[in-house]
Amino acid sequence: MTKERITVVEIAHAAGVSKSTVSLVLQGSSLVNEVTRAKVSAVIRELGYVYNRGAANLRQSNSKSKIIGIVVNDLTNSFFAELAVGVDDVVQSAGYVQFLSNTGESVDRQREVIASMREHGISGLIVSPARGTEPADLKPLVASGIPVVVVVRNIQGAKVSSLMSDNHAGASAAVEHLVALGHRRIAFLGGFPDTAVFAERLVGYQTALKSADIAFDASLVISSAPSRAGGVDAIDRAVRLGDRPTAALCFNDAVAFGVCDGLRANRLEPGADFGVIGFDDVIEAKTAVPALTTVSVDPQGMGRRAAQLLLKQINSGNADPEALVGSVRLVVRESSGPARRDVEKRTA
Amino acid sequence: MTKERITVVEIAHAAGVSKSTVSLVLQGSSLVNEVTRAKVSAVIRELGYVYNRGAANLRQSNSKSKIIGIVVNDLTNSFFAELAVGVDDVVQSAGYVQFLSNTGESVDRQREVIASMREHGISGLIVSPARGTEPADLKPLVASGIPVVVVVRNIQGAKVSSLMSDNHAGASAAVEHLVALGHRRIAFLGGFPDTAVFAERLVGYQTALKSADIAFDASLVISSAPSRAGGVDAIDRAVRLGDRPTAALCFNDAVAFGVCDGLRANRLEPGADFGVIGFDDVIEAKTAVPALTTVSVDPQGMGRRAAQLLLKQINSGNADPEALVGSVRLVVRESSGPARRDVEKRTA
DNA sequence: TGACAAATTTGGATCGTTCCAATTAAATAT
DNA sequence: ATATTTAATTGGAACGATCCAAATTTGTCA
Repeated sequence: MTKERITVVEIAHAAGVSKSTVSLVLQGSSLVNEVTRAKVSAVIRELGYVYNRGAANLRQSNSKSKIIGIVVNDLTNSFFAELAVGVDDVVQSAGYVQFLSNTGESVDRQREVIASMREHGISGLIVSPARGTEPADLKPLVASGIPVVVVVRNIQGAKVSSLMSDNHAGASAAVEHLVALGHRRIAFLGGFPDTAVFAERLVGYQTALKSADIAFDASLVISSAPSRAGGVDAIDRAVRLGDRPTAALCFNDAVAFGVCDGLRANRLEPGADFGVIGFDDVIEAKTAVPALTTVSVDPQGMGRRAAQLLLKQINSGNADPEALVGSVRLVVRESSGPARRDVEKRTA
Repeated sequence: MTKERITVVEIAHAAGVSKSTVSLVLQGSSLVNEVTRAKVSAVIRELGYVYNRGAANLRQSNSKSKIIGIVVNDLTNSFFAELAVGVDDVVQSAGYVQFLSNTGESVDRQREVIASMREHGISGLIVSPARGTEPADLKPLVASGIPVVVVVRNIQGAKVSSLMSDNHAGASAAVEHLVALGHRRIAFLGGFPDTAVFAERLVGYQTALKSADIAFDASLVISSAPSRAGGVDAIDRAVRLGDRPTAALCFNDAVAFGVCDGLRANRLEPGADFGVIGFDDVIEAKTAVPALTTVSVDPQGMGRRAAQLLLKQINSGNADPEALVGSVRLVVRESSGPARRDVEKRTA
């Protein structure tokens, strides 16, 4: 029931030094003598002192607040959950703590949480912007010199750092693989067409088709929500097509899982009767049945990189925009299936 | 570009009032005249003032910090991700912002992040404790009067509020359902046996068996990591048993998905050849193929309830422990399968 | 031993807000 | 009109740390 907070002055008094000295000890300054440091540290531990960062921040620039913010648009998507874990990982080790907020694709909510984080004096922000985010939404932040790193989705025209995965290369590698397996009718399933990520992956898909001399067929591009349910929906529509596809590159892993589900509901076995490739390489991808062939972007690694970039900018006091692109590689597992030779329709 | 911060004094000066008045309008006090309030608000907007909560907290008790902490042991498990979303949801609407940290089951990490959150002056904490957490780990927090709500896993002997789901009732309802379908060899798969949650679910399982006059067979209890991979592992072992089970209650949905994967790898179709029931009702449960029969605990709802309980305690200044148990219901989908045809008749 | 430099320590002043008691302005009662 | 409420406003002292310049102690060297 201790209502009284213990402060530096009380520590100072108990240790027989001045509050300035205590402060020096707290900051690990080399100016203080080894023996007094020991004494003060002992008293600190003994009295159960807890540092008041709020008070400290008042006097320091808020790049020292040791708080970073991270806002994602859908934490229930394990891609973002893992991204957050990656960020948390490096941020924790650096002695920071993170504000984490979920926007659920609402720009209003996003504006609110960013404002709130700003009031709390975050030293930096990592954001996977909600659809429809505009440069103006981040403007005040960058204007006040707070580093911002945009991940996953870009914001056209915003003068902030970004970390995007190489969507073009990934999509095109995936399609090349399907082509190599003998597929010619390859669909592109899922995702919202009005996003930059969708556009980039679609272009990668088209590039690969073109270099394989396969004509692009717009009816094979079936968009939907970038979720498992969206995947079920997309494959259902794909299967009803006149000249149905034999394989698909999916917008992301969630869609790919949905596509597998939908395939089975249509008595088709993913990997055997239809080639499926995802995007993201979420953890479940490797343990799923069939194991998902997917473009690995390593969400945790991406989170870690974003955090490192942000911390670098915070520490250097230099928030000049920097655009990183995360490398990407195709990991071939089972869902893309074996090479086609004929119409092999086999049921188990 | 370090733009200097605008403070109340500057607002006061620009609006021709005193800083005290500005403070009053900031807090929405009814003491200030409507016309001056309007004038001040206008200036605030005009100059792009941002409130400095750190400074405010210095003067107020830290139950007003508008920060709550949430620490989970595994954010990559979608149960916890959803829990966090539920918490974020109510907490955001109440004008709070949350510190979110992941411990990865490390008590050391947990200790660190809790200490760090405390330095930042959180008004309350929601924690799903890492395995091996002791009451002492939360002691300092409660001693300083900061409300704590423990979720999912309990901590024996800690004087804090808790919100646990009704594991006993859920497990037993699940087993009753399998019995009603005609199963007699029912396994309990996955989970770490040294946790309270495991124990509770196991007892529920046993209770249901007993009331169905089925002898408990310890070899049917196969523990493993509570993850998808753990599920694959557990079912592999179960399938090699002499008198193999025909159905299983799984420790959680992640395990259940793994069990489905493992079943298929063994040429058994979940739902047709083997009944599978999960626990948690993660979002993927309803869209999976087969759709997972599971004990619904509504993770988001649980997060919301935990947050509400915490906010109530923060606002009332009353942190007396309160133990809530979350109701639970069996949602029957496909993975538990139809009634067995070869059901042996028994006296009713 | 005294002078001078280096190593430590320290007393305010300060950060941006809230709180309190005190002041002033406006409204009402006498 | 004056006295008395009531409504609005205000200056200054907190809150708990850091920072700076100045003061103190210690060490070194002629």
